[in-house]
This record gives sequence, C-alpha cells and structure tokens, in this order.
Amino acid sequence: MAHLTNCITMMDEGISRVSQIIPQMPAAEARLCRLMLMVGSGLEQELEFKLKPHKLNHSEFLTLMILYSRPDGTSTPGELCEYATQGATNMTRIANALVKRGLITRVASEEDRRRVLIRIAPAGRRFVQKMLPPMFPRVATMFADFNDNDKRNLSRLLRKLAHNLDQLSEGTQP
Amino acid sequence: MAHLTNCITMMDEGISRVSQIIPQMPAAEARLCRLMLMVGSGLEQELEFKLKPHKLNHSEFLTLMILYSRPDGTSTPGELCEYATQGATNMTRIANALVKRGLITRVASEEDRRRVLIRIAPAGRRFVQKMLPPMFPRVATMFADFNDNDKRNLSRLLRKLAHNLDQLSEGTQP
DNA sequence: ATCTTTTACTTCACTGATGAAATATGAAGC
DNA sequence: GCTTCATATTTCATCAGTGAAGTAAAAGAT
Repeated sequence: MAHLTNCITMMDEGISRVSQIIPQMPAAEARLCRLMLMVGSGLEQELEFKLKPHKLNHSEFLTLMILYSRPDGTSTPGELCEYATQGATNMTRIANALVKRGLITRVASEEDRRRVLIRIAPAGRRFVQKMLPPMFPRVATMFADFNDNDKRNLSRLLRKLAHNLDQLSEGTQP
Repeated sequence: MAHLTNCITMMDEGISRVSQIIPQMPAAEARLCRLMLMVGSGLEQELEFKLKPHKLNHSEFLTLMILYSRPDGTSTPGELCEYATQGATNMTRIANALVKRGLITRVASEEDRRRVLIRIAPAGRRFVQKMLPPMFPRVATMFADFNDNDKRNLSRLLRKLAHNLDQLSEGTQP
C-alpha cells in the first residue's frame, strides 16, 4: 500500500492540529522538514532494498562508491569518514567487511605511519560495474515525471537547504 | 566547517567521473538521489542534536508528536508503527521508554484484548509544549531564504517523489 | 462448537552505529 | 633531544533498530 503518501496525509493533518494549539509554530517550515525526513528515509529504504541482494548496506556501498569514483581508487579511513558522514569507529567496521570480501585493500601508509591507505581492489571495481547498472531503471523511474525544470529546481532547493543546514551547525556542533 | 556543502561538491565530482566510465548511468537522477539522502540525513542529525538535551531520539520524539497531534491523544502500537515507519519490535521499546518517563500510558484495550491503548499523559503534553517552541527559530532559519514559491515548489516536488517511491515499492516490497 | 487462520503485540538474538578510552605516530615548543 | 600536544585509527561498551519466533486473542471455516 501507498505507505509514504499515507504518512504524509497524516502528517499534514497532525501539523494542522498542532499549529492550532501552538500558533507560533512555523507550520509550513515544519511540514517541509517532515517531508524531507520522510522522503529521505523512504529513499534510503529503497536503496537498502536494492543493496540487500548484494549483502551491502548503505554505508558500505557509499564507501565503495567513493573509492570507485576516485581517479586513483584510494583514500584513507579519515577521509572516507568525512565524505561518507560516518564515525571513525564505523569506518573501521566497514573497511573490515569490505576487506574480508576482497573488494578493497588496506595497507599502512609509508609517509605517515599513523595512516592507513585504503584502495579499491580489481574485484571491487568489477563488483561495482556489475551491480550498478541494474539499479538504473528504478532510479530513472523515481524521477520519470520530473521535467528538466523540476529537476533543476529540486537540485537548487536541496543545495540551498544543505547550505543553510551547514550554517546552522557552524559553531553549535563543532 | 561546511560539512554538507563539502560532501556535495565531492559527490558532484564523483558522479561526473563515474558517468564517464559508465555512460548509461542516469547521472542527473543519481545526483538528485544522493542529494536527497545527504540533505535528509543532515536534517535528521540537526533534529537529533536538538532532541539530545531532552534525552529523546528521533523515533521517540515522532511517536510522542503523533500522539500529541491526535484529537484524543491516543493510538495503538500497530498504528504508531505505520505512521512512525517503525517495526513493531522497536515500537515496544519506544513505548517502554516513554512509559518509564511518564510521558505516555499504556493499557490493555477492553473491546479487543489483543490490542494495547497508548495515550499521551498530561506530563507528556506539558513536555511537548515546553520542548517544541525552542526548536522553532532553527527550523525557521533553515528556510529563511526560501520565498513562498520555493517552499511551494519543494513541497510539490517532494510529494511527487514520495508518490513515485510508493509506486516503486508497490509489489516489490509488499 | 471446535479447529484453523489472522491479527496484535512482545521477547530474544543479532546487526549497525556511536561515544569514550586506548594506542601509536607525528608535529611543535623550549 | 625531550616533553607536550595533536592526529589517525582501533578496541570496547553500549544503544537503536530488525527479523524470527513466541503468546494470546479475535475472526473465519467446517
């Protein structure tokens, strides 16, 4: 059944009722927040669903894709943490998992011996090239009825929101 | 530092490089997916950050808000699962936590004795009314530079995307 | 009326993610 | 050259969330 649509309807009603009790609430903005959260996690579920057959979770997939997208195919745990928005602890686990499957290699850095160099393995590249294409149809379908203007607008608005979120956490969450 | 903006820049470059290797990838759509995921989880982190002082996590807060927004302040675990998009298992834990804090009550239903009635307690209402207003400024700031048209557009596009996601999971994830 | 199926929730065992402390190396001050 | 401080990663303890099985009650079948 139409799960997200359902939740959104109920959210709309809920916010309307709450804003009657608490009129100073920025209702339109609160709605947008909840919409973002719902659609975001809906999309995440869809992604995890597509990853499940490959025995990968979102953070492992993202880590592998970052490495794949690098010209030299290498990075370090610290850098991967930043771009995958993961804690160092979890990156250790992710790397362990990917090493065990032979998709990446992990060797100590020569220059800075605190560092570890992570590199996508040939098997990792092959794996990505095999698993990625079957995802394309569903991704395309998601935006099937978005015209170019819709896509441009969504991209622009999300980037704007990202920028504002960055401003917000400046200082407060350093 | 501007974390999201950073990640987005690197994502843009990454996708450009990948789409050179794999040209049949729907690059614009993939970018929108990643944007949604990033901004969504950024927003979730911001929310969790605001909830931390109150010792609530997102799912507990959402559950409490659903109850608060109900005219009669009641629901059942099953219904809460659906609207909070949580598994029944986790809803049991959430309810346990909220009961322990005295924010909700949980009693067996008279009509159908399989069911459990969950009701927001007076203390729960007071709690919501106290914790909500301090969040408003940050929520308003997030959309400060969004004009009415931007907000309408974002809302429309997110709802459209939600609808498409629902279509996608129709049948495949029943 | 009783047997089966379905529904609602809980318990248990496990996975994924996080925070705090441990380890080890490098960089900076004196 | 030593001491202190900062950086990079891992280990350990813990929490949040999930899947599978368990329990109990209602609904449906014969």
